[in-house]
Amino acid sequence: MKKITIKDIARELNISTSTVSRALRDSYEIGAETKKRVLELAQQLDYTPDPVALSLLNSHSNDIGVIVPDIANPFFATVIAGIEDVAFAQGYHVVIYQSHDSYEREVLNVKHIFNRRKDGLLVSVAANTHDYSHFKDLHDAGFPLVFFDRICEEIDTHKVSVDDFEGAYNAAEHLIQQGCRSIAHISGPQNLLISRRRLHGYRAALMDYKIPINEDLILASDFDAEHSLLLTRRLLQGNIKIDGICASANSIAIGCHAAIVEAGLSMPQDIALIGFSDLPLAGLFNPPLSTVSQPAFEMGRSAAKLLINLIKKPEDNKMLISNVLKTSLIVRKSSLRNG
Amino acid sequence: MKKITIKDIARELNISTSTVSRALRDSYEIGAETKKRVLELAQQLDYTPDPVALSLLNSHSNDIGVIVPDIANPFFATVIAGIEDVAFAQGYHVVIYQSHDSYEREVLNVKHIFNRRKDGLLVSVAANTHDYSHFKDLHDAGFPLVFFDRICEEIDTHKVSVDDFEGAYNAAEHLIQQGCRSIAHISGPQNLLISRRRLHGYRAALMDYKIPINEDLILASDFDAEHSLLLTRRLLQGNIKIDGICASANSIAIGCHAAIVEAGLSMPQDIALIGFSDLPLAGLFNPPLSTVSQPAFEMGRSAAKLLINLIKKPEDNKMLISNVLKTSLIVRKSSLRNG
DNA sequence: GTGAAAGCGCTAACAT
DNA sequence: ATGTTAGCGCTTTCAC
Repeated sequence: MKKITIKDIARELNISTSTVSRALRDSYEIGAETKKRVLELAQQLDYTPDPVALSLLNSHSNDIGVIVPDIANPFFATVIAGIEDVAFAQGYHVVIYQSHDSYEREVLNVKHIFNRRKDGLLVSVAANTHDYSHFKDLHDAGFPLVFFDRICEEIDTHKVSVDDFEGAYNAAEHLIQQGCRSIAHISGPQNLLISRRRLHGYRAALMDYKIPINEDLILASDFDAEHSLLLTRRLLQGNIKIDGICASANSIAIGCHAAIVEAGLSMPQDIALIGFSDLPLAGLFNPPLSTVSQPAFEMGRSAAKLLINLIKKPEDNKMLISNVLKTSLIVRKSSLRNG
Repeated sequence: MKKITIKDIARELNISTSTVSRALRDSYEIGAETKKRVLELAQQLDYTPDPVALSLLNSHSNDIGVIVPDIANPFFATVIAGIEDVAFAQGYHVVIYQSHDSYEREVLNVKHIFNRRKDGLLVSVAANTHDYSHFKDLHDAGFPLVFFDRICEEIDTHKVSVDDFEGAYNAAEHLIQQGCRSIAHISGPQNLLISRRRLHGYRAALMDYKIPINEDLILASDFDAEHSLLLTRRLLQGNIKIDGICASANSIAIGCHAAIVEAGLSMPQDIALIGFSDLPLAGLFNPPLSTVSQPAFEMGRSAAKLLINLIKKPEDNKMLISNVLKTSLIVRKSSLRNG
């Protein structure tokens, strides 16, 4: 595992490094004989060009960066699998960054990505990010950038998301159809577009079914089961009787689930619950958790395709694409009153 | 977000690049006045040294690589969080690689890490890896290397693991104490040391309690809930009645859990189940799943500390450390017959 | 058809 | 105290 360079090959063959370089790149101006000798020796020595040297030279790395809030979230882990699926096939390596929902970490990550000459960036923004100038700067510098899931509207680039409005609408409608009339919505951080869109979907469904909206039943939680547990606990102890909860994320749904069980209420008879963004293990819960499922793998694939196209043919991307994927309702026992 | 180089600073100040370089590194041989002007301008221009150029020069990158089978596995996601915790504090960036339990991917990952001049590697080996020469080559080349969880015995370097034998022993003992007498062990791939050690722990517990070991109750599953589901289903349909299952991993336990529920058997009355490696959501299962919990975060921290020490002071590492962490039994309803 | 030289951004001998 | 030069590994003019 010693580092072999073109110098080693040149010395061995008594030719110059430029000849070696050209032979390796199969240049037309190199004699067939020389070419053959170089290629054979390179093969034999297991030569691979030094990516760092190439990077310094060309300002690219064949790496694409991905920033997600947290890889432990199964949704993001699956999106990343989708990204890797297409990136790997195209010869790119995916470098994963976690923001842990911190603005400061996100800014550091962006700098790292820029400085290390990553070829492009896929990002789902941190919950604590209110200022998008780090992304704006990148984008203005011509750096290929694609948002997914937690997208940033203010920056004109490709985006991949799901129809959050429709997903949340369907979830609320489903609870209504199960007979719920006092439905709470535990939302995510309101600065995130996905949270606001999901909330709008909930409101729209209630309005369409002529159910009065009670603002006291609309809460904003962090994407954190502990916080959601606290909020739900307080909600259940309050004096408004509720019979259904729409949770705006899986982490939030987990907190709700725990709070309902803890309160000794039965699901779905006393309170029906539905989450957003499927969990691979939700089916094993007690009771199994209904959710609005998102095509996470496909989202990753789509975002990666858009980014790679942006990297390879920037000129083909005058028209910005906003790919909105469909969600699907997965009804399990936590919300199914008559199954 | 334009790239600022020392050249820009040098030109602006009418001095040479080496002076700038020295001033930036606070060299004693630079005049206080010059130093001040350089520092100020650098600050103002938001100069940061180009890491790629530095990398080419020094053969290091301030990145450490981590190879795990799969980031979607909560255990590995938590280990990575622990690694990042110490690496970040020491100024290292953690680059995550997934082997997806494929030997070929692992080899590619190792090459990438070596070629990109990562400063060191933390690895938990792929289930399909039988040949360790890619690690051996790295290690022989003096590349800092630390194994965690799925360690490789044959290579003489630092290792961090848990006491798999004891954990599995305690799990089996617990089932015995709950009255189980016909206990199956669904193991992981047998080429992995952790699988074999856990199996040994199981055997030892049964022997200590004078329970005859039935080899037909010992199965090897992939780390995959689907596979485990299939095996458990077949086991339950067989003609040997069992009343307890020790699963050798959380993915395996999930398959067992599903199979038992599917068969309409009650947990823990008909069959008591205990897994290995805690899942954050195991407490919400129906019934909640008992497990042998591993200190994943601490494992990551320990491995990262060992690696960084190896990177910074190779000479201090004549004595190899094998850090074996303790597991703890988390008893939940899936195995608690009289609570 | 092949070699010499410059340069990507930076640092460290080697001058002065 | 500061400038000049070489070199990390590679590609690409520019020569011949």
